[in-house]
Amino acid sequence: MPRRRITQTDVAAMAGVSQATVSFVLNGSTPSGVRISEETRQRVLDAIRITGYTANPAAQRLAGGLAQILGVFTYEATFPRASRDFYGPFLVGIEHAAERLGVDLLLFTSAPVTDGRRRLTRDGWQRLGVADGCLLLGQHEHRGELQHLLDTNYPFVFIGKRGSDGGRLPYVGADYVGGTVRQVERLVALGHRRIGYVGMRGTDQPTLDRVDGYRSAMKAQGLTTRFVELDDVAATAAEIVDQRFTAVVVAPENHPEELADELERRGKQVPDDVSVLLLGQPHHPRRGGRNWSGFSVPREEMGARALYLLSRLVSDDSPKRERETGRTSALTEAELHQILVCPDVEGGTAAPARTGEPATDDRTDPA
Amino acid sequence: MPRRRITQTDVAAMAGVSQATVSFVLNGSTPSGVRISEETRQRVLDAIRITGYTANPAAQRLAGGLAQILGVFTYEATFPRASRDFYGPFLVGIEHAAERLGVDLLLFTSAPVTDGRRRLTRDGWQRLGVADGCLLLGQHEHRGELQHLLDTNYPFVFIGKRGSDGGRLPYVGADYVGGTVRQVERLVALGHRRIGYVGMRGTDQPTLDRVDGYRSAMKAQGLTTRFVELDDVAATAAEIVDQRFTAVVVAPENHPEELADELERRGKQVPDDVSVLLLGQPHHPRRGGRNWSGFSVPREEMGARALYLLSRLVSDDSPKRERETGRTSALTEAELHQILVCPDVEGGTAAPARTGEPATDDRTDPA
DNA sequence: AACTGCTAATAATGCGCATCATCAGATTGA
DNA sequence: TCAATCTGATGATGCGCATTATTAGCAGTT
Repeated sequence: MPRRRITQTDVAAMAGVSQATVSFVLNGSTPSGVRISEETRQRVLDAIRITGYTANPAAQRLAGGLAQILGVFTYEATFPRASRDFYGPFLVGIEHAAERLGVDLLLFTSAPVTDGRRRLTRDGWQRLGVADGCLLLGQHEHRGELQHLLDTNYPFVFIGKRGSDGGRLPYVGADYVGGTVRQVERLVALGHRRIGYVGMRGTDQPTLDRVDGYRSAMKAQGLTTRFVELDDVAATAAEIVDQRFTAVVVAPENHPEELADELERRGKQVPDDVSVLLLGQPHHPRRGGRNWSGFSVPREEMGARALYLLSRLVSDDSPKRERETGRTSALTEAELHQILVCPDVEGGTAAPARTGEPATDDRTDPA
Repeated sequence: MPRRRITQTDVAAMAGVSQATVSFVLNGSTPSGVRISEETRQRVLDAIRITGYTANPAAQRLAGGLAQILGVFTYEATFPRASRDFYGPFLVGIEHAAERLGVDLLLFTSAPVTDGRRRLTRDGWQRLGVADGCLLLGQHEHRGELQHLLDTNYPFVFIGKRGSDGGRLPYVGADYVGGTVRQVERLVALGHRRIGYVGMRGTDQPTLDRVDGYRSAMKAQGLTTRFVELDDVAATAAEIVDQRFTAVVVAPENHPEELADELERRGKQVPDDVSVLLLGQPHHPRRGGRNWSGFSVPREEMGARALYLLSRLVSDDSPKRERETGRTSALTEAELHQILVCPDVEGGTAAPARTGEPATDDRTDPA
């Protein structure tokens, strides 16, 4: 027979107090000037210890409290494998942080997936309610949903920088701009001048930032920017050869493995003839694949930092906290909008430019 | 300002009915002979569509209903990486199933980890309550906790075969016995006779089953069983050479990569001199590692099947269902205790035995 | 003795939902 | 015509907790 769970009332009975008293003891602070004597407190705590009482998160949540549950919403479908490889590391970081925070994680796998992309509809939306707050992961476009998030004052944190509206959206992003700038600088230091950018156009933040970084770094070096944006690997390789690039920076979603193969098939060795720097980790790591040079996005750390931030937001937003401090949020701009450094990766796909190259023809007029 | 969520009461008001009616419409069946006319039903459904109402899982759960949330409890700490590599595929399968079931997943990351192993204490226990049921993953030893599970009649499913007590515990396991038997048979078919078993002793089910499979297969072939159980890779390699094995079956936690290296360092090529069959996937896949022959554990499928089973258990155990059918569980033995086939893997570490080997000296007396 | 001012606690309420017991009205039976 | 039956719904209750409003007890004042 289903033995009933132990409730605050049980504890209260054992301690000879009322249920409310137990609740007060558990929540430490006393909202409206209620005071509990030290003696009673101890009696209650003992009863809790003896009975092994633990709060029912559902009830806590329903009564407006915190359930110590944080949600994770992934916009992209977690399947197929491809995106899994990409999102996995974030989850690892998130999970790690959750362990340390003593919090459970709710994965919103129930939301309907349309066109390989999960929607946060009104439906899905309400389900978030069980969690105290929520992490948002992946590209996201629906303004309406965002507005709803803000309206309801539900705590959330984006993983990935948010450009537009960024001011109002807490996020933990990666410094794609800086990382890309450094890659260009590395190549220049190796003597390269004809440095191309390989990557599809897109309005997603990482792409914007990479292009931005490439542009400004090239400009700072007085070099001409040249973009290759073909969605066909073979054509891209051909273009690289045609343009006589001695080096390229490549966004990782552009099948770098296949691209390098294609280049070598055309007689250009990587890195001897063409250096290739990757602007992030390869999306589909291949067994026995190349050891790419470039930078890496600290995905695990991003996940962890995001969860820590969310946790802080949650406690700040809780009614209790608001009552105590009188302000809604005590978080600084630097905490709300974090940009993590993308460390350089020393792989085997970067080499000095061939000497004797006609390097000068690529300088823009310094005037 | 936090716009209030839409509740059943809101829907009821719009449809001009009572909250209870809404609840009845939503839950389809009518517990105690309550009937709703088709017309009213439609009116309520329309109101739901218009308002975008979705149930609050916390409230549902508190009121004794189902929240469409299934829990996942991992006994082993999900960190460090090592175990992550191992448990990852299960989670992938689980997530996939969750998507298809339209269910959210609650990861119990809050339970305290002691000695790298998570405990399901009384505390952790109560937290399970938010979920309608729970998946249990990993080695598990605490009888007390198990008993509690059974006592409270909380729906759960183990991932991994349960030997002792298996009769009362629903699980989805892998056929390690059969897989191992087939590996021995493969080796015999390739002409091998001196076939060793490499693996540490242990009381965990996979180990027991592998040993079991090896024993019975060898016996069936009339061959002598020989075990190598050293926790040192070098010593193991030495033993393999000393014993003049022409083939070994190896449990994957025994660092097969290093073992093979060590063998080749001693002049024994894999598979030319020694065939090595892996009894499961390598636990720490190495970049550019060997392409192992052996069998693979269908981890993703196990995860998915386990979640489906749990889902069925949950609906069977629900009060509603019990009322309707009069019996507690309609599940058959075959559904409750699933053993999935471990498909053979054709890798590159198995080869025919060298001809001219003194194969006969290994036959046990057929009398 | 009546009043104020405290401290320490309790009773009562509501969160959103499932469910049981109840009820109003329509239909049927005799 | 009045009870018996059936149909279609509603009111009330409780799940376990947080929180507000209220009260009991007591010391110190006037």
